[in-house]
Order: sequence, then structure tokens, then C-alpha cells
Amino acid sequence: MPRKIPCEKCPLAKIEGFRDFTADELEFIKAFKTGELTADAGTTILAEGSHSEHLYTVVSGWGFRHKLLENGRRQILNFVLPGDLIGLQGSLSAEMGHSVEALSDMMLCVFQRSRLWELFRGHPGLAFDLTWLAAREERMLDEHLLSVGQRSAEQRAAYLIRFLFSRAELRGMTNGRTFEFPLTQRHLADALGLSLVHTNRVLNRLSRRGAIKWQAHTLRLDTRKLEEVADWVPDPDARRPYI
Amino acid sequence: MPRKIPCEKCPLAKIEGFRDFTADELEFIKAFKTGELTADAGTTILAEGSHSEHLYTVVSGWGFRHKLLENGRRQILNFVLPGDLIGLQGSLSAEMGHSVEALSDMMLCVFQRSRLWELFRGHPGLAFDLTWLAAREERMLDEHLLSVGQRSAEQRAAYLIRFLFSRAELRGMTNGRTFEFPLTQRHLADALGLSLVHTNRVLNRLSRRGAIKWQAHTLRLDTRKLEEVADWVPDPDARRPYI
DNA sequence: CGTTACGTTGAAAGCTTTCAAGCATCGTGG
DNA sequence: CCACGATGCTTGAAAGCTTTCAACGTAACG
Repeated sequence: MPRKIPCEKCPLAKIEGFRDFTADELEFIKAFKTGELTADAGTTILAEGSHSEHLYTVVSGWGFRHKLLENGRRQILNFVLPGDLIGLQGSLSAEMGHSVEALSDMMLCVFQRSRLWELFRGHPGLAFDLTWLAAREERMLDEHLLSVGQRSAEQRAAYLIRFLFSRAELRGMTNGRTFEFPLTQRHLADALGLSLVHTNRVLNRLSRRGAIKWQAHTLRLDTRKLEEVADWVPDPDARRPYI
Repeated sequence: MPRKIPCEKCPLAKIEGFRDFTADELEFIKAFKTGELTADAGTTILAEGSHSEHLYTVVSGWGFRHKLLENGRRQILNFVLPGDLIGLQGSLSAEMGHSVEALSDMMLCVFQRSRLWELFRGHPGLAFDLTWLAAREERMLDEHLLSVGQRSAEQRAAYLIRFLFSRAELRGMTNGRTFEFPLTQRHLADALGLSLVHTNRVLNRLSRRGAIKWQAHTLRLDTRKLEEVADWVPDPDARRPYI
């Protein structure tokens, strides 16, 4: 198993807004980490119902969490970006309640579930971060649920796009008002709880308004217009942790 | 501030399926707890945007978490029942992302946010539980989001009712197939992301199917039928912690 | 150059919402 | 003890948003 990325040179550390580790914590994390994983776009990294031996932190690339209904319908619950931790649920509970799939090629750090307890016992700071991460995921879900439950189709789409932009921006993955957008309309539709056809129409409407411009896999947006449509409230959280 | 409930006699401890504390943990929790709070139905316990000094554990009664949109629409994110912890978000983040309101008269234990750090440092077992609780809340939200995004109105309603029954059941709040149901149709509508009128029609449909029978504030249900309609998958988690 | 994945459109069908009333229950004040 | 206002539940009908069904266009790929 290749070790291309030593923890001391973790690319995530360079991202502004991610906190730094103490020497002690870094030491532990180096031992906690058991390897690296690269996943091609489309790969399933964690499967619903499984009980994985591992936890992962996304180092690069995009992925998404989703659940399936028996009739085949899929709900995308959230997207995962660099710095996000995945698989915690499978470590604390009997089994994963959702699947995680790579949206683009991804690179992840692999951690051993069985040593999670040591983390809690020996590194309260990291344990705190873990809880923080779980609470933040909950917050994002609250926001999505509000969106899917109460916003109109156009508002929902505007909201999601603005949301993804802000997450990408925090990680330095944007370039002015444009960024690489690896989703297809099917992904958006499944995240928004809309049909593919309607999603297409709604996106066209946003384009005509001049709120977004999507070509190839690049999205340029007018954040002001999107926020106006979406009734957007910025996330107050800043300096966030990762593991 | 009255101390009607000493931790040694915590009524939650009697509930089957809630784990027991070590003597050491119990000691800490007694110190962590700063008092008790009783709230009348309709009271707002925590407000979106605030930064409360407290955390709460529900001892008795029902409540719900919700968020509002500028246009006044409300999304109920989840319901809170005995054993649930609320306000963690406000402790880890700059401010609460949602409000919590009492649905029935409630009784809660109050904890001091400022001592949360001691908990992490001195009681990894409790810290672990806290993370577990956050992860479980996330799981419930995933489930709801799936529901609101992908299920039909009737499936959604069936799902939510079945879900609430199972949560009540775990706490010994049910009586055979019936239980006290403090929600109004407006609450259900706001949780399901449906209009009040449509919610009413959908509930009538479930009644006619014989899946539910709702009179006064009591609900009797045919779990088999509900599960069939809702495409229900039981939660694998059993022995859950609380604080 | 055929196949496949993804995006786009039109039209009809269908599910939900909105608008409008009407009814019932409950607690309070006269 | 009864009237009255407030809250919650029901229904009908029309309007409106979304989905479904069907095709068609395009770009990437082997």
C-alpha cells in the first residue's frame, strides 16, 4: 500500500480554515492511518448495510452519500469534499445506513475503525473534532431537509448550487465565480428530489436569469442572484477541524 | 432550582435499551447537571440563531426541532423524545441552526455547555456516547430526507408514523399497538413537507386502508400495513446511550 | 462509425397546493 | 349555563407545479 502522502505534508493542512494539529495529535494520526485509497469516479467506497473496518478522510475529489429505495429511487443525502470524514456511522452503529460513491476520481486516507476507541481515550481534542464533524453534517442535513421540504424547485436548485460553491470555495477549489462541477443533472435531480426532466428545466430557468452558466464540467455563478432566489443564509462556522 | 430527580434515580435508566453508567460516569454527570427545566407545550426551548449556555436531555414529553424560511414556511426536522440530547449544535458551533419547541409538557435535565470539554477530557466513554448520539441523529435525518425526497405523500406519512411509533415503543411509551400522539396535522404536514390539506387527505386514506386509527390524541396503528405502504426498514441500533 | 451517456423539449397526465367554506371541540367570560 | 373566539379537522373545486412518456440532438469513446 503506497504512502504518497505523509501526514506531515497533508495537503489538507494547507487549506485556510482548517485547524492545525498539535505534535501529539499528529503523532497519533500517523499511527491511526493505515493507508491510502484512490477511487475512480463511479466507484462505491462504502455500501449501505455493510460494516466496514475503515474510516476515511477525503483528501481530494468529490463524492456523495446516498440511499436507495426498493423501487430504485435514489436520494443523494449530501456531497463529500476534501476534509470530510466518511464511514463514522459504520463505526458507531451496527451497519452503514447509506452508501458513498466517488463522483470524480478521489484520494482518501484510510483509518482503522478498531482504534477509534484509543482516539477517544487518548486524544480528547480529536474526539471533540469528531463530534464537531458529526454535528456539522447534521447541520447540513437540516438545511437540505428544509430545502427539499419547503423550497420550490427553482429555489432548491439555487440553494444547492450555492451551497456546493461555498463548500468548494472554503477548500480553495474555486476560481473567482467559477469552479469545476463534476455532477450530472441526474445527480442534482436525485439530491433535489426532483425528476431529471424538471431539473433540466429549472436549471435552464436559472441560466436564463443569469444566475448560473454551466458548460462542460464548469459552472460559473452569480452568487448574488442565487442567494436572492434561494433565500440563502451563510453558514456561520469557520475554522473547522478534520482528521 | 428544584432537584426533583436525582441522577441515581434517573427515570431514563429504567428504560430497557438504554445503557447503564459506570459509578465514575454517574459522578461526573451529577456535577455536569446544573438543574432541571419544565416546559409547557408550545414553549420554545432553544431558538435558531442563539448560542445557548446549556445542553438538555429530555426526561419526559415530546418536542420537535424545526427551521423557518423567510416566507414563514416551517420544516420540522425531527422529533425529540425522552433520552434525546438537544442543544449540542449550539455548543460546538457559533450558533444554533434550528429551534426546539415543546410539543407536550416536557421535563428536561440541564447541563452546562462550558463543562463539555471536561467531559471529553475526563470521560471518553461519555464522549463516545455523545458522538454516537450525533451520528444517530444524522441517521434519522438521512432517513427523513430519503422520505421527503423520494417517497409519495402516502408513503411518507406512513413512514413517519411508523418511525415515531418505533421511537415511542423503545421508550415504553406505547401500549400494544396504540400510543399517545401529541402532534396535530399541522405538525405532520410540516414534517412531511406537504400542505395541511393534503396531509389530511393522505391520513384519511391511511385510515380507510385500516393502517391507522386516530382519535383524540391517541393513535392506533397496524404496523404491518404501515410498513408495507412505507417500504420500512427497521433501525438496527439497539442498546443506545444517553447522558 | 455505432454505441452509450447526457442534455433538451413538447405534450399529457397526475399529484399537490391553494382558495373557500363549513363543522366540531374546548375553554373562557358574561 | 350558554355565547363566542380560537384551534384543529374536513371537503370541494380549480389552479399549478412536477412527473411521466416519447423523441431527438450531441459529444465522447472504443
